[in-house]
Amino acid sequence: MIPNQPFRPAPTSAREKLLEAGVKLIRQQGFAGTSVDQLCTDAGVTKGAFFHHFASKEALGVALAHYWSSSTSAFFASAPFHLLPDPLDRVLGYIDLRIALLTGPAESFSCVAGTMVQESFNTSAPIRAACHTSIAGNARALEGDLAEAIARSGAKGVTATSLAQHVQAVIQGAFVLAKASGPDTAAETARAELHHLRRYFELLLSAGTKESTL
Amino acid sequence: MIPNQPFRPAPTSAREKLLEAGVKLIRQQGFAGTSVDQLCTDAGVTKGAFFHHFASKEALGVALAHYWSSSTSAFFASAPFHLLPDPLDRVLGYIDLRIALLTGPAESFSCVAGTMVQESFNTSAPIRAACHTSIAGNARALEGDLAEAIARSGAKGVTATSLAQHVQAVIQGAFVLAKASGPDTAAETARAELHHLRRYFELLLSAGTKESTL
DNA sequence: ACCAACATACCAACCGGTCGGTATGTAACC
DNA sequence: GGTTACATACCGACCGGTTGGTATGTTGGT
Repeated sequence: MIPNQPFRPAPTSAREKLLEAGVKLIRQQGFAGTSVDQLCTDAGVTKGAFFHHFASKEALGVALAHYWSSSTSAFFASAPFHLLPDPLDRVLGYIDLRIALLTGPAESFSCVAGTMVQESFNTSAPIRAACHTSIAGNARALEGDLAEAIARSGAKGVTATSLAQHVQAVIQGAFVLAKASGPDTAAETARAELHHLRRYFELLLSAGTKESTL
Repeated sequence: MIPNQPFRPAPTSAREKLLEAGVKLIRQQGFAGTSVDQLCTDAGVTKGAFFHHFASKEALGVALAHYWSSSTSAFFASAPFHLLPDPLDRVLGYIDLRIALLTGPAESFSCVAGTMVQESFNTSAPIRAACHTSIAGNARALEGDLAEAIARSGAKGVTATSLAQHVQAVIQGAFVLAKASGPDTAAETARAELHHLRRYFELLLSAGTKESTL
């Protein structure tokens, strides 16, 4: 979902180092596939430090979802597309920014919350809830612009909430297909999906479109 | 992706029992979260039988992706929407069938290949490749109808291959959001995403639409 | 003196995988 | 048709290593 370097400062405390290690390793191997020892080694801390800051591995998962949520929402909140006057342009600006972030192998742009919830939704209610909050939060940030764009276009039969959720669904689906397609084609595979999403919004929300669907 | 009961006969050999256990358990807990012992217990066979039929846990993962692929493609190939005269109706018929399958908790309709590839894309090249084949196969089955529908509508700027892939992306993304939303709202969450996909295709491929995007 | 922030050492349970063995064919040779 | 030779399908005890988690320090700031 977000590249590591540009906007997350190097972590200093053991807790932050463990969360950063979690982002990296869980993106690569998933939650169940990553051990506490591995997290500690990668973070350069000991097991004592881990269980000082987190009551369990599950607790790290929950904290990681929140950490991820904060990082991503802060990043997108500060993006310049919010200054565009037209609400549809702001929505498309968000999508274009997401497209621009899609480079390199899948583990460098995929979503920690989406990865975790895939494996853990049925085995850990706290992790599932935290990941849901993270993804729903990303969606909520788009609702305002989408509501404006819907009103301006006169599109019928769609709600801002549902459209915002669809953005997240396409993004998550793009990550799955990107992972499946292999490291060399991951980014372009994902980009193609977001271009379809963009086209959907242009067709649906361009000013003057009065008609809609059943 | 597919309900278990209606069209998969009760397995008889140990190998089939293990594959069926794999479908069930990996949907619920993911690949790394499911142990060989668990698979054996659920299948009602011993560990000796497991390693007689599969060289490793990874080998079961690969076999499972192929097994899943065969089951699903046979199911969709036999669906009645193929008889519709209009290609766009056949595409929408496929989506409607997918929507109809979305009931109950996420583990009853989600995709084994999508779940596996999320965790394993970076740790097991054979599993990644097998899952890619499975998902890409589902997409390829749609390409013919989509190509016809594109030609008939005159839509510009899209290819059948890319649109077929987008269908799979939205489906996979719908599964992720369904899992995140919790067992009570999983199905309706997923259905909303497929309705957006349907609307996109109606806007893009309805006969008489000459214009396209950007 | 106290307490948060770590480090070290350790544990029982579980992990994927191995191994020697058994029961049941089945095909070929004489 | 009887014996040998080999294949398939499966069993379950066992192995070394890893797992998440704990118990007990040690250290440095206030």
